[in-house]
Amino acid sequence: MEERILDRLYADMEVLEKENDAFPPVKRIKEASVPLLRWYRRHARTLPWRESPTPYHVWVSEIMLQQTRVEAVKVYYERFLAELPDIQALADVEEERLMKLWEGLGYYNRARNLKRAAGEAVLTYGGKLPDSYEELLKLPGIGSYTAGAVASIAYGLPVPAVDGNVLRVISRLLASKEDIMKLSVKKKMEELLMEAMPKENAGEFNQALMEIGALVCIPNGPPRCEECPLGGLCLAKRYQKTDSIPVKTPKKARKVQERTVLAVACGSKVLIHKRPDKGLLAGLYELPNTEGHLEEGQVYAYLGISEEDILVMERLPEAKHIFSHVEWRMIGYYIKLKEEYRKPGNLRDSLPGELVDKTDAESRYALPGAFKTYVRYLLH
DNA sequence: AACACGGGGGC
DNA sequence: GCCCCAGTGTT
Repeated sequence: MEERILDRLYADMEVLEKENDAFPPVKRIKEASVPLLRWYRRHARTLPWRESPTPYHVWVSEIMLQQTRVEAVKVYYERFLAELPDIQALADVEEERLMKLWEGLGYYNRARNLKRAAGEAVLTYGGKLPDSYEELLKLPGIGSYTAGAVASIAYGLPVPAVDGNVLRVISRLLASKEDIMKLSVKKKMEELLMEAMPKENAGEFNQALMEIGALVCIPNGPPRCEECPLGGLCLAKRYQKTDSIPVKTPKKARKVQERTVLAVACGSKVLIHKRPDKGLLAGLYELPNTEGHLEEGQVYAYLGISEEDILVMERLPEAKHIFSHVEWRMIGYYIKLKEEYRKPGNLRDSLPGELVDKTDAESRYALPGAFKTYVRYLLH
């Protein structure tokens, strides 16, 4: 039984080696680029950042698109560009405003790095993005993928842009069983594509690979091979391995954390707190919250108040929020404080945060979605 | 090489 | 409940 499986495995490998001898990967990709580009010219989606692909537009869109779906990015992109139409505006924007514009997109360091890089562009590159892969790579927030995307799409330079789509599509085209989570495999893929990609249409080629990854050779469900222009060349299709390729090592399990979130109101004000500059949701605002599931008495202690300061206290429903690497299991309390305690030197100094106008809490401060279950009780 | 870093949609 | 997304920076 065991042996038969191994025999089949070895037989597969031999077939693939012969296949690759007769038709090496570089040649296969070059061959594929013709039907790929033809398909792309017919099926490319109309996307906001494709209307006028200046270096700035391509850059902003590529940063937003990191680990984020196209559909989610569209509305953020339009709003961002309307308010920050050029690199100078981005370099000058206030951090608080920038975070508000990014609120809900996640990975907030992307936005901070965007602003930092804009500053460097103003100082070092005359207010423009540098026009070489190597110089782009030096800017904060720009790694090999984004450098390749901006260089090829905005400047027409013949460099690859290898993201999750490209790794999946090329792995299947070549029936490669290499683990695409490995950095070494990504580097190999970049070298391979550097050699195989068309030098005249680099931007289109890179976008076509990603587009076919998003629309045909899709990440979750089964690939739509019947629609694929590369069907005749794809080795994973030929050997019916699209379900096992690409190979990816499983991710580590998330940690689970219990937390208690406090929705504190005082007159027309609500209590919010600025998070530390490093770590999860760095620099954003939050409702005061702490480790563990607290009893009422522990809540008084945490807030630095006593029972007599309170007008109303109610237990709120449980809620869960899943981050990429942590899961919060939350309970909450709604607390309405007596207004007479809101005086200098009194309650205001002991609370973990500051009391701000309800309307400001909504419109001015970036308050991420993790708190939305409890924010509801303060704002409505 | 492993981990931190958000949020949402698809199945 | 699990997977993954037009990844990058830090340790």
